Amino acid sequence: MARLATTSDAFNAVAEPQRRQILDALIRGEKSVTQVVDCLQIRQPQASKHLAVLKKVGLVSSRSVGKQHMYSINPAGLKPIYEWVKSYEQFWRESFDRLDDYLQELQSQEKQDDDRP
Amino acid sequence: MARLATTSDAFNAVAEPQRRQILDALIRGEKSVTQVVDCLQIRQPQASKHLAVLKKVGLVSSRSVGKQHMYSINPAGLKPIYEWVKSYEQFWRESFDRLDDYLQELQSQEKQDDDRP
DNA sequence: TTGACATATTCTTTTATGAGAATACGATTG
DNA sequence: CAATCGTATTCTCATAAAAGAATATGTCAA
Repeated sequence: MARLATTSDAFNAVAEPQRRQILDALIRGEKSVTQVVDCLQIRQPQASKHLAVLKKVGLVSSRSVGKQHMYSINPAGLKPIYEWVKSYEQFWRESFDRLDDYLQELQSQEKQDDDRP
Repeated sequence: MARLATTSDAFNAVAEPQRRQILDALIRGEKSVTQVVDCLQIRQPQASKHLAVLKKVGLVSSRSVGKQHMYSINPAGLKPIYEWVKSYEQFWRESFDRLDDYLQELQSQEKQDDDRP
């Protein structure tokens, strides 16, 4: 088996930086393909392709307005990623707390050194 | 250019389900390669490879204990993903709120229909 | 209908994945 | 040192990504 398809889930779709940028752009409101192209400074076919991937995994939806295709974000599609990564939050917070403890200990240590004659 | 390497960042490393499972296993404490193999029911070389990817992006670290290599998770490596996806949380919450409003509206509408003679 | 604009699709090229199998490396034990 | 256990590396195979270029599709306007 090769790598999972980019269209297999939100995790894979969002691994591509440009697709994250597209979502970042769409969060401010729906955009046509051309507007996305202008926003990200990419070529039109790539924009269409990226949007197709995002659509396939349910991260965006589109409607037609004349010759334009307006894409809008579907933020709920990111929930699975959020839920997964969120469960790790407490652990890096703990690490930071330990780091804080360490740094404070270090500081009081230095203070003691300073106080030494 | 092809797809970004799995080792290019946490987003890409974590797009592979088995690598997420490995992290899920390591969150309970450090594990040897063999323990990961037993945990996930995968073959040893694949475990080593996946762990190598996770290590390259800083999501795990390892120490040698005799012939064993103990891998431990580095949860902070997931922060970039968390930070990115977290900024969307409010939007799907808003969507749900709107959905709630819609459903309530629908319900009172049906109630009115029921009440109609 | 024709022309012009917006978007989608197709094809090619380069590159890399992940599984499996075989094997190499490294450390411990006898 | 040899045997062994735990792990890493190498190779092959099948699959597919992303960019670019060219082209097709679709919709409005004159």
